[in-house]
Order: sequence, then C-alpha cells, then structure tokens
Amino acid sequence: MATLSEVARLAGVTTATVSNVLRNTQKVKPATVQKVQEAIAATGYRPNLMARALAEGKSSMVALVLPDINNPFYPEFVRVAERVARHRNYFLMVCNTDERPDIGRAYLHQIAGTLADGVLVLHTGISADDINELKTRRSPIVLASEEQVDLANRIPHVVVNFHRAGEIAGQHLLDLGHQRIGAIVGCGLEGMQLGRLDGFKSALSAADITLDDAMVRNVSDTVAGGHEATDSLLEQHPDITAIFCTNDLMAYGASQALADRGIRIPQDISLIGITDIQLARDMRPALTTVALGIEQVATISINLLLDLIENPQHEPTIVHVPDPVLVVRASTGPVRSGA
Amino acid sequence: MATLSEVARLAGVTTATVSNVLRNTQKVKPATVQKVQEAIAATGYRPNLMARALAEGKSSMVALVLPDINNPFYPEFVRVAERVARHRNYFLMVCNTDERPDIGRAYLHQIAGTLADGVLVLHTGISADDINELKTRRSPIVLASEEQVDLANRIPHVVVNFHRAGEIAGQHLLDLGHQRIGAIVGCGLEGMQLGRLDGFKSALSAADITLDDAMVRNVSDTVAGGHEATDSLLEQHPDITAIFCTNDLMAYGASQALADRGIRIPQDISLIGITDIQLARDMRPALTTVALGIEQVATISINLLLDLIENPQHEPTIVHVPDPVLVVRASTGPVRSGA
DNA sequence: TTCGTAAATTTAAGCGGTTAAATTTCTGAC
DNA sequence: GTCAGAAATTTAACCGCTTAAATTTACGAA
Repeated sequence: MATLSEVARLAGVTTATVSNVLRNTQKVKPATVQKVQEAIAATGYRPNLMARALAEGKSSMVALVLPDINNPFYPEFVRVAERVARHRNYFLMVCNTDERPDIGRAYLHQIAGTLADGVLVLHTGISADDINELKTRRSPIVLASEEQVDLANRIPHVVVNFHRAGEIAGQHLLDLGHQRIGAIVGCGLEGMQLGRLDGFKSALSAADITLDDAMVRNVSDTVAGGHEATDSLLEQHPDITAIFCTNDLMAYGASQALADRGIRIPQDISLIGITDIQLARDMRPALTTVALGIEQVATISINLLLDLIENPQHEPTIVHVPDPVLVVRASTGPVRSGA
Repeated sequence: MATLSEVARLAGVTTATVSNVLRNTQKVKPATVQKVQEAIAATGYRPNLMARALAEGKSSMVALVLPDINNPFYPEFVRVAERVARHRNYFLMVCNTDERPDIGRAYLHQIAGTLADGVLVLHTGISADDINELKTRRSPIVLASEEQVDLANRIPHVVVNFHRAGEIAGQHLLDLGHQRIGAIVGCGLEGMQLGRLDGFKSALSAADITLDDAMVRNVSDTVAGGHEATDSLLEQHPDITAIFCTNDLMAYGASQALADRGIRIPQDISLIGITDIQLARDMRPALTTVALGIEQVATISINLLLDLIENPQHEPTIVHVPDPVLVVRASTGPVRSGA
C-alpha cells in the first residue's frame, strides 16, 4: 500500500502538501495540485484511516451495541441508523451482545473512546453504572429507546413512551369489547417491557378491569416464547378473547400457536402487538399493533449521538420520541358474540 | 482519557515498560509489574486501539459487507460470524450496502486495508474486477457463499452448491407427483439465484419435464416480491400444484398470497423454499426447504478470512461447503388428487 | 531595484502506541 | 572486589497522517 510519503516523493513535494491536496484546503497552487493528483492516481494511494483517525483524534466510526441481531426489530433499526450515519460520513459498527451484558460491557470498554467516536446502546441490559464507570473516556454514549427519563444518571438518552403504547393497545381491545385478555410480556432484558405492561394494565383499570397476574406470561422475547406463552395461556384460560403481546415478534409466535389449534384470528381471538416491525405487515392476518416508529427512533437516536460527537454538551440531553400510534390491521376484531 | 505516558509517569517508568506489562512479555520484574498495574488501575487507563492498530499494523477488525440487513438470512449469518470473530479476538464491522454495489465499493475502498484487516463480502454484487482493482492493498478479501468456483479471479471464495439445492427441491416436488410447478426467482443481485433455478430445471428435465419460462417469475428478493409473483403465477396458471421459491423469504410471501386467496398449503398447493432461515421453521404451515447450513457457511467463511489474515497464502483458497440438505416440513405434500 | 505582504511550501512536532537496539542494573562465579 | 552475562529498563525510531509555525517564493507597489 502506497503511503503519503511515497506519493509526496513521486510528486516532488512534502507530505504536508499532499495532505493539503487531499483535504483540499485551498492552500495549494493549481499546478501542484495537478502533480499531486497524478501521483495519487499513479500509486493508487488510499489514505490509511487508522493513521488519520489517530492524528485527527477522530475515527468517524460509531458503534451500535444491540442485544440480538436476529430479532427483526434490530436489523430495521440498524438499517436506518447506518444510512443516516453514512450520510453524515460515519461508519457504523454493529456489535451484537447475544443478550449477554458482559459482552456488551466488553464492547463498551474496548470501543468507546478508542475505536469509535461514540456509542449507541440499544436495550443491552448495560446499566447506567457500567456506563458511568467508563465515563472518563470522552466519547459520548447515547442510550437509545429507553423506557423512561432518568435524570439521575447523567447519560443522554432517547425515550420512547412504551407505557403509552401499552395503554393504546389496551384501549383498543377494550373498545372492541374484550374483557378477558391474556398478556404476554417479553423479558429478554431486565424489565425492559414492563412499562408496556403497566400501560396496558392502566388502560384496563381505567375501565374497572383488573388484569389478574394469572393472565400474564413472562417469556423470552422470541417467536418461540410467544408460542409457548400462548399455549400456556389457552390451557389455563380457554375463555380469553384477546391476547396482548408486548412486541410483534411474540405476537407472531402467538399467531402460530393459535393457528396450530385451529383458533381463528380475529374471529375467535384478537391479537395485538407493539412495535410495528415489517413482519407485522407481512403476517396473515396482518397484525394490529402499536407502532413505535422504528425509523423515527433510530433516526433521532443516531442523530443525537452524532450531534453530541460534533458538539459536546455538558448537560445530558434527553430526547422524547413522538408518541406511539395505533395501527389497526386484521388481527383484532369485536369480541366474539356470546363471550 | 489516560494515555500510556501518563501511566508510565505515575508508575515512574517508561512507556516501553508499561507496554511490556500490558502485553505481558515476561520481561518485567514482578515488583515493577505491580507498580504499573496500580498506575493502570488508578488512571483507569484503556489502550487506544487506533494507536495500537497503527503501530502493530493490525486493527483486529474485520468487515462484513452485505446487501440487505433486513433480509433475515443476513442477521443469522452475522450472528454466527460475529461470535466466531469475537472468539478469535476480532471485532466485526457490519456494512450494509442497501443492495447498491456503489456503496459496497465505497466501503471496500475505505475499509479494506486501512480500517479492517480483512473483508468478507456477501452477495453484494461487487464484481471480482472491483476487488482486483484494490488488490494492491494487502488485506485479504473473501467472497462468502458464492454461486460457483471461479479460478480466473484470484480471490478466495466459499462456494455453496446452490445448483444442487435447486435440484433437491425439484426432486422433492417430483417425488410428490407435482408436474405443473411455478418458480419464483429472486433477482436482488445479478443472477445470484440463477444456479438454484438451473438446478431446479435440471431435476425436472431429468424427469422429462421442461419448465416453461412462462412458469417462472423474477422478482425482488423480499416477502412482497414472493407475494406479487405468486399472484401473477396464479392468475396466469391457476392449475399449478406447487411453487418453488429460490429462497425462504419469498416463499413466505408466497404463503401469504395463497392464504389471501384461501388456497390451502399443502392440500391445494405445495410450497418449497431454499435456505432454511428461522422463519421457515416459524411459518404456519412450517416451510419445507433445502437447508444451506447458514451456520456452517458463516463459520467457514469467517474462519477462512481470519486464517488468511493470520496466514497469508499465495494461491487463492477455495472452500466448498457441504451439500444442501432437504428439510421436509408441512408445506409440501402429494399432488392434489385429480390434478 | 527594493520592500512588504500574500501565497505556497516545508519543517517539525505530535497523535498513542510498539519494538529493536542500547543502556543500566543485578547476579553470581572466581 | 571484579567482571561477565543475564535481567530489567530505557532510548529512540517508527506506524501514516495532520497541522501550527517557520520558511521560502512570488508579486505588486513605491
């Protein structure tokens, strides 16, 4: 690989001049620019980004740490984050923790402040303490898609109103006349989905319905989890008329379990999820869900991170994402007559 | 952020000594090691990986360039590649090209040889010429999951027998008595799935059945694509008894289209895919498919890349992945009587 | 022709590490 | 008490690039 100095030698100038040409500061005489460019072409020179990063004190890489790249929510997030980052001239490194906070922590330790100019942390079960511990290193860390505002931990975060999402889902089922409802809650990462359940409960209690704990299932945040929970729910409460899932992936699993038992959606049982991933649109029947606005959340989160990188703040920024929105599709309907 | 020299100063030694402690070459007196470690702890020092990479001439990062992170095949691939890489002490950078070869090329130009020690290129429509062009930079590039052996382009690659996969799918449908079969071919990236179609055709012709071009649909490699193609197929050939898709994602789309029309799988129409992504297992009915062994392909590919990084070869290595395997699930059955 | 100033280029000092070679410090043998 | 050789540490160059400051060159005005 050609280096700057080889190019410089070939062009008969110094590395400084070549560097100036490369970054086209307007300080170089056109004739020289010409010569240098020829030398660059002749050598096939490409700047060594490591060296540049070291010299500039900026790598133009940001990392996105996430728990499970196989959960389709994350690829959707990644895609938009990556696009935004690219447009702003950053590389995006995706780090998958396989739901293991220790791996997440290891990534953070290694990457933050040395490889990446900033890190976006997404649902990885990394505690604020973990982060504060490395807060000495001066590259910003943003928590994306957080459950709630947390002023105590001085870490910038993007807050999604999961509580409201649960509420909306609950309200929708109530509006359709459902009263005996099962709830499936994902528990991939410490209480991450409890806000959604709380919101759901609060909608019900506003209508004087209490959600018995016996109607709630905590399972892993996967298709299999949703399936399993649905089976269990149906066995113990065959009379439920609707199922609420704290995310779409589990709702998909639930729909399979229902299909396996010949139970029709929504005629026999209504099904609602949260998030609105692509799969929700693709399912049959298409899934009614509460859209969190993945594109928006991802865009806001990555932009916040990049803003903080380019423009460090003293006060931790907290950004709220617009409230979730109900998307009615085919999986919910009026409670079955006689139920 | 503390640097080596701050640690050194605090410990009362030179940076060289600290460096030796860090990399524990056995050259440092235990008492000194002790002192240095205390200084490290006191400062919260973390090595700057950029600086280290520059000095060592090795970043311990590898890049994976792929066309569409939203296609669930890729996350599954990423997950295992990332795990293997991590175990071998490399970071994995995921680069999503959004199916645009120009973006892929840009990534390659920027990353290969400067940020990453090696690059794994996956179905991105980047031509061998593109790669040869940058072959001057001395970091290995591996093409993962290629259609066929290509000795002309001196680039290491991992070959998957897609042709055989198509053949197996065809044979399975034939065994079940199907003769009027529609084929849906993904055309995301230049002819990438033609081998599968060829294999399929050759299975049919071995049974003296020719696949009319009118029975073939070329569509984008997505759920929507599969849906669309199925609609078109059914409109023009309502008498088909089976549909072959060159991948599972399109098969999922096909299953939706069938569901939308009230056509039962497999009683009315059998459906088969290729790849065996997680979704194939999760679908209802579960999808019969030809498993390519994602885990294997990914493991082999990333290991090849890392091997080449650690142990450069002159001759381009070509690795074959074990042949695909039929996985019979619920989406295929005997041809409907009277058909 | 001579200056002064602006324009162009070079010098040289980093960025934060690694590492071969040089130097200093220990050992133990004589 | 000397001294050779091993052990421990330091020196200093380098990785490839950036950039502020110094230097040289060019050019128009006096």
